[in-house]
Amino acid sequence: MGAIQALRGTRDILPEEVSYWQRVETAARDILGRSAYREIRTPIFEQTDLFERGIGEATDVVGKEMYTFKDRGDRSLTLRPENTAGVIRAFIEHHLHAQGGVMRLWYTGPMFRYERPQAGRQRQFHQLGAELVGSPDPRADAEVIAIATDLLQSLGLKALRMDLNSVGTIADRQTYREALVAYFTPHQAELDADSQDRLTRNPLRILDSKDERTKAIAQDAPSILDYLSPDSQKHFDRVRQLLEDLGISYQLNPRLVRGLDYYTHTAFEIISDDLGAQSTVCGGGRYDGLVAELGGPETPAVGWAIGLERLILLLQQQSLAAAAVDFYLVSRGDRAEAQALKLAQTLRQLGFAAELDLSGSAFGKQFKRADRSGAVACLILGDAEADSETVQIKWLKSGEQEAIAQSDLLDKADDLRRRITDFREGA
RNA sequence: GCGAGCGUAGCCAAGUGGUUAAGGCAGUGGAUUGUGGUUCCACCACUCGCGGGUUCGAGUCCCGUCGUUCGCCCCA
Repeated sequence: MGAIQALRGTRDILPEEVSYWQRVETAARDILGRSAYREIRTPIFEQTDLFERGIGEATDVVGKEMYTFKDRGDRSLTLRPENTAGVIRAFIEHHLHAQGGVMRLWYTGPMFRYERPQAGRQRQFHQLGAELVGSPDPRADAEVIAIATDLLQSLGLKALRMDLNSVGTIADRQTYREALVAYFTPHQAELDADSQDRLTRNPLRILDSKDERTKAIAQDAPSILDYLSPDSQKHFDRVRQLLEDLGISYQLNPRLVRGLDYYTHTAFEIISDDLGAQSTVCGGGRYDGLVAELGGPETPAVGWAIGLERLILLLQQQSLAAAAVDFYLVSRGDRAEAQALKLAQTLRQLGFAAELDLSGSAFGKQFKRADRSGAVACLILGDAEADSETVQIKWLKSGEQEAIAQSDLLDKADDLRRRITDFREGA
């Protein structure tokens, strides 16, 4: 077949699914708005250098997953693989720090990573993120986490758990890294191939290995929590205390390491067991070094990002009926059909949801479609109604039917609205 | 980037080398020329992702390619 298809790792979000996206967006806008976060929209591509510096050259994201290309002016551009770097770039560029105090920001949009597609993983995917820039306070960590859990909860998601850890400061991590290398080196030969490689590249990752033998060895490896400086320890203790005060439960996981270099102190992941291998729905933490790294003033920050495709996968598993229309209009005959069109328009102006049958087929068929549409009521217009300028309303769930004058519609709107909600709730 | 599975209609599918490619859902028309959710009838794949090969014969076997699924790596 010669038909062009969407590229590998990309997909169309069809009307059936869009209602889920809208639910998430509405809930996010609501909760973040009430929490004093303001939306920011940044470009979908940036200078490659931004990500190399921000995310870290040694990370997989930068090393092998970026969509990088030269534009016609021979500049190296990259489709954003995440948005924290972009948001912070904008923060610095527009001197948002000059406004003093903290800046609370959120964003949503497509991200791009050149990876092998898998359940819950695509090349173009969407994230919703929040960043609280300018506060080193543990309360900032707790606030940001609380918003994420609130959002997920308000969507009705169950069976989520949270892993929490502290990765300390860059210096803490450096000494810990040395300790890990010292621990694993004698066992080098027994480690799986990937982990042997990680020993030099990124020893923290060995802790995450899924290989059974490596896991057994890692069992007794030193814990990062024993390598936190007193200040880091204090910060982490406070964050934990605050979360407990907020009634947010979490699992302490010293093996939790984040993939991107910029994280410091608090790291967390919200995980679902219903997603297969790509189980992280939300990941985030503190990144006190990033603003300075990108050329801004020394500025602490915390944030997170939710993977929207994964979130929606969960929502779909828990399903929710699609919104059906209030009125389905069936009509037959030139004048009646014209009146039905006009009536549908009037109903919409009054705030109702109305769908017009355009088939012109026998009433029997039109009723069948009315029924399938899930509409609460059917409006019927034939020659008789066209002559008398009335319309038959048939309530599909009860079967009762009545005639009203078309001109009475406006007066009866409130009554109709009430009956529609009655029928909807009664169902 | 690596490993494994799959690709038959809008959707779910049977088919495992012999020729007319089951069945179900949805759709369209009719029984029912103005009243649905039940029922009945009819119609709905010159073709099995695409390209090549093996064979007298291929949806079925082989190679390639594209897509997809699951896992690894990694991450949201």
